[in-house]
Amino acid sequence: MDPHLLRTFVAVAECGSFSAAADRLGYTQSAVSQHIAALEHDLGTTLLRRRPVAPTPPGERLLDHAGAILLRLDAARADVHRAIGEPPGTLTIAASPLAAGGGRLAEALTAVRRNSPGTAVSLTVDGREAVTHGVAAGEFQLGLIDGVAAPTDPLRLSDLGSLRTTAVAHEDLVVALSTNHPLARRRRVDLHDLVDARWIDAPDTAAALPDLRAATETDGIRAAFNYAGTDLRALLALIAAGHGLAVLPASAATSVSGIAVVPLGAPRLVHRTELLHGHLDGSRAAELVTALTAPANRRTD
Amino acid sequence: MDPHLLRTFVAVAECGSFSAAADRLGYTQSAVSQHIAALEHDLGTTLLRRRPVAPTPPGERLLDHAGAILLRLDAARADVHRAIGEPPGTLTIAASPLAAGGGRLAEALTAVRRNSPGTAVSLTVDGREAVTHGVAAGEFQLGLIDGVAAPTDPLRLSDLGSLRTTAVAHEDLVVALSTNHPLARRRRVDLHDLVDARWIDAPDTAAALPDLRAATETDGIRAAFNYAGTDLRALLALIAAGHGLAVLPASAATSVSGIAVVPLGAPRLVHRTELLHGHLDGSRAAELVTALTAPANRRTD
DNA sequence: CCACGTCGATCAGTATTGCTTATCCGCAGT
DNA sequence: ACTGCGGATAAGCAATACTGATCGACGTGG
Repeated sequence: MDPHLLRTFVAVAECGSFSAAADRLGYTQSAVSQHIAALEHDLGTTLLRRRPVAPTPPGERLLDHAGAILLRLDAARADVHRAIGEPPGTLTIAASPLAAGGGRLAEALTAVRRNSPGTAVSLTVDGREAVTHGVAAGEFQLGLIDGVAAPTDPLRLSDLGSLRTTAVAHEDLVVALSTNHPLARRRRVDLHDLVDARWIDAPDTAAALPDLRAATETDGIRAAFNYAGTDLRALLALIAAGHGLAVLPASAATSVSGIAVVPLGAPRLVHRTELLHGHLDGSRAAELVTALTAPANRRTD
Repeated sequence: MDPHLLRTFVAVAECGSFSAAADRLGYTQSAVSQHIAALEHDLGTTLLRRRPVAPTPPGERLLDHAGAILLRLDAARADVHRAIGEPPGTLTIAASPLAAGGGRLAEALTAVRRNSPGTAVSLTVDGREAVTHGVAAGEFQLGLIDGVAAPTDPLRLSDLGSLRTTAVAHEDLVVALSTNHPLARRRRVDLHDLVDARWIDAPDTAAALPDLRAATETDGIRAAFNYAGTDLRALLALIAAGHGLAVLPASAATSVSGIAVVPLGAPRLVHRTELLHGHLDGSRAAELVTALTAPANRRTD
């Protein structure tokens, strides 16, 4: 089970075609065919049904593992390189918009720079998926991701290979809607009041709809409008213009003109931001972790 | 980063010698030397200091990942084989002694066999480390492990590669000691009363001492007697004979002659047993999971 | 202080592997 | 039936991955 073989296997499964995978990987179609044949011979099963190309049940099993293995391989390489290449005074962070924008990260970074003046910081803001993937692959030392969940549950995170998570902050949720929306003057709104409402699906800048669905066990939460960016102001503009509503952490939507904010009642959910990291002993990242998780300034509303 | 190279790398790191690793792996010393050279060239660093052989800092980083990657590779292979080889009516379970002995597992298994009469069951009882490793490597479909932790914390588990955990039961803890121990007539005992007591370190059949240390943040919990088996009765005999004391879940030690049982006071800890599994959709293992986690008969004392 | 033994590095030689190009074969659409 | 598409197969060649032999450095005992 050479990683190269696994790599072409997932490529083929994703492309749904041997030749397309060959193109993507810079091989010839013949090589790809031989790779798959080798894998199937090694494991003693057929992994892909041909024409059309689709994984067999054992192939599905392998796919589950293959991605994680390749990711971890990348993480290992990145970790080793970091152990030598980088001077220890470097800090590479990725964060989802709602995790980065709260101000806590900025404060914690000033704490770090005060303690360790020479620190070089690189901050990337991107979608939740990209952040976890980047941290898992070792591209970033630290990740900050946000999401909604029941108060006792942790975030539902995909493929954290070797990663650890620690809670950083949690906050109440509100429904953000246009000021002339019928619900705008309510004291509170329950989530099932919003089934069949006009949702904006903004997976990176608001509560992700699948999380809300999971919490309510309804699948009536559907969106006709999709916002794919990572800029919160653009989403707020859409909401103010009446294109739909979204669920946000309270601090993200208050006192924005044209936006009304209504606390979310049942079910009880919180906006939670968690820290994602691999190994970080001795690095400057450890300082940031303590600054972020220091209970003194943890927000507990 | 060929897995073969990683494999010999961890072998060399464990053996502390190129030639010994070569013996273990069935290679020549020359081959091992070339493997390490190839890895070091690929990663651009020296990974091992020679004479004596010890990992450099980047080597340590790599070691952290290498074991997990190889484990996961095994798990992938085992998973694929299970998807074809085994008839779906097979169930292979591993459990730590205190997780298997409680009777809940036996009850759940009768439920499964009643629902699905033809099920073939294989149960292995072994230490916690062996159980998690075996499940991670795909050797078992399901693992049941126990441990102690604060009521809100999950168990501190090592290297779960792709594994998911679900809580199965929790139970109060007691101190088990000989009936003529000075503390035997106490109504309750706090853990710091037991610092510098005569502990029996029985990592697989009682609360593991590192867990207790972690909970109390004292390191005064030291044992002069080590019991390495997985048979609870042998440990109880040692305790009854006055060789020392141990912390056990309440049900494991009550009404055993020669043993006094005193509830554990502060800090508040529970004995928790958790289920460990990889992918199990459609398999007979899924039935057992629901039988074990059915809230109807969950023990909540 | 020197000789020797141990252990890793290196070299040369060889069998195997892993690509490529070229060709073949089964299936779908017309 | 023809043809185009997509995967399988064959042959050849370059790079790889071992083995066995040798070298060189270090540590040890006389």
